Amino acid sequence: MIDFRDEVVYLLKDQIEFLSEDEIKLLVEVPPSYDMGDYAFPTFRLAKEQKKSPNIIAEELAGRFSGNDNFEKVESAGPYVNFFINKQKLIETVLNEIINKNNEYGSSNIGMGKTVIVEFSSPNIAKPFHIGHIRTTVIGNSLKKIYKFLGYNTISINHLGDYGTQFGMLISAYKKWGDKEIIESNPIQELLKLYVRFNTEADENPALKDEARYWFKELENKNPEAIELWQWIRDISLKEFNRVYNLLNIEFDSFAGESFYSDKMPRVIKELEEKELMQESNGAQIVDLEPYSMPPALIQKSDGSTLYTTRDIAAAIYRKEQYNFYKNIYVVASQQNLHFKSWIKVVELMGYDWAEDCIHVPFGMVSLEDGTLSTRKGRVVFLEDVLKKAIESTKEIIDERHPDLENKEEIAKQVGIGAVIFQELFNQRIKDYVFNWDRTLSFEGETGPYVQYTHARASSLLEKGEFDMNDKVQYSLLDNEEEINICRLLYNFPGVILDSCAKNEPYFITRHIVEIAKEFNKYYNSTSIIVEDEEIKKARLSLVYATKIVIKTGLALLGIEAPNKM
RNA sequence: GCGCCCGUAGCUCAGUGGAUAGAGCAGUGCCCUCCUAAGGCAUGUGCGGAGGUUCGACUCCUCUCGGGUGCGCCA
Repeated sequence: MIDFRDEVVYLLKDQIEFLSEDEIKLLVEVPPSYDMGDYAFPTFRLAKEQKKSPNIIAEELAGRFSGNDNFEKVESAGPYVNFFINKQKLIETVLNEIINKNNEYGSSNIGMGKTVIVEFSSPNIAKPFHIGHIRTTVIGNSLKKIYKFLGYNTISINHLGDYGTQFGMLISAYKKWGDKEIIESNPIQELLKLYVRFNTEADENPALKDEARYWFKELENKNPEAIELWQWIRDISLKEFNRVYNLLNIEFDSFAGESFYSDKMPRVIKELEEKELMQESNGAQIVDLEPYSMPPALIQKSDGSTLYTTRDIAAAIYRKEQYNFYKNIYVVASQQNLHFKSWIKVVELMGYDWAEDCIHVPFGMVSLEDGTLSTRKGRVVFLEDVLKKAIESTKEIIDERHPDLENKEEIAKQVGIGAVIFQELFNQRIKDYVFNWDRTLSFEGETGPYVQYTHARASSLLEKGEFDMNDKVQYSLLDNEEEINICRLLYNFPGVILDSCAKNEPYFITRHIVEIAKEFNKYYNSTSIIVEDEEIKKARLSLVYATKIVIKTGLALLGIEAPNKM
């Protein structure tokens, strides 16, 4: 596809001797509104070098361009030289490209031969899967899809919290008060009860903690009884989690969690010792990070057991050896910024230059109106409940407005889940937010259902108008403002995906498909698509088709489905 | 005490150092004899504050105020 921006740079570089091509490229920008053109070149830099007024330079510069095939006009406006794309060329270029590439439009092979690991979701076994887990789950899933679309080989890893002293507690608690049948009837709730009870009683009776430590030690020592219980708890928890993953339509390539690395820790400790990075401090083994203005990284507790810093280091080394990753991405809450900074620094100090390829992708906190989420204090909203409620609300709307719709259940699921995911991916990751039912269950305005609805509208038009993508289309019949604006947005879509990937921010895509939907709905309301004139109809439907493809692709990259009817 | 993050309209948020700072929601008023009204149109006196860098700052720097979060044996 023609890169109009590059074309602007080519045109400019022949006329400007004071700046290099790269400098020009950096200066070329997009004007605030379309009536100022599609690209603009500000002349302030030149003005400084040439000691002339920017306005005069812009005027002179603009005068040296006559329109060409790609640009219908080049004008100066104050200190700017504005480039106006040849609209017909744009429309033809972008629609041809989309119709040819179809679902591949926007994809790329820049990632060919490179492996990107995305670690995300990572719930703790035997703990509820609550609203606090949604961000990592949904952002990680989307990032994986984005990388894949750009040609990377992707590995999604669910780094389950399936190890640690907490398991010693669970095993002790189960042995004291547990009942297999009761637990299997409602695993997470019952295991949580045991966990809470154990903690409460341990406050009164410290001996319990020793017992927990004993059982964790036994787990590490591969005591068959401990292993069996651990395996059982892990299995039933995972079964619970999978219900949510199924609702969200999310799959993982690996569930190698913390336990997976338990036997890979000694090697790390040995290596740290050999490289003389470890030192003792108050009985514990640490890596001093004082020179980097960070608190020390705690590698080994005074009782000899390891911590999650050690596990993360072991995991990173394992992943490098196993997958030879190009990027190793961690979608983990921003509270752990320091933790990641710290262990990645240790990996760097170990002499691994790939430390810089380990990337923490942080996100802000979810809280509830009455405070921070706290499972133990009962302040918790289960993710499954949120998803189910969203589906129910959607179902009610369908029953009310489109009672004859086929596959109501399936569509209610796609739209309800879509609404939740979309909202999650609508803003910058880093923003904190307070969970709110009304907002989660609102389906109007800039929401998932709005975009899905637009897609369904487009689908319906294509069906009614009997669009055939093999028809020859006279693109010159598309020339009104809305048609061109839609094409501009469709044209920018591939670039938006690249930005999303570069910043690990799915919301660029979310925002962009909302823009497309808005522009399309405007068009829909102002223009009849299915008209008497066959040629006009075909031309308009081709635009509808391209819009549908891009919306569908965009939603897919977010992990959201696009029903044809709703 | 120190570090990191956030602060834009009543609310929730966009805004690669550039041209008049934009959406959605909420409110009000319109638009279904017409391709899906989960839609469209109209209506908007806001960048926490103070300095600085720059031809130009919501954007970069310093300080300050408000909120969040983190800081050796949890993850």
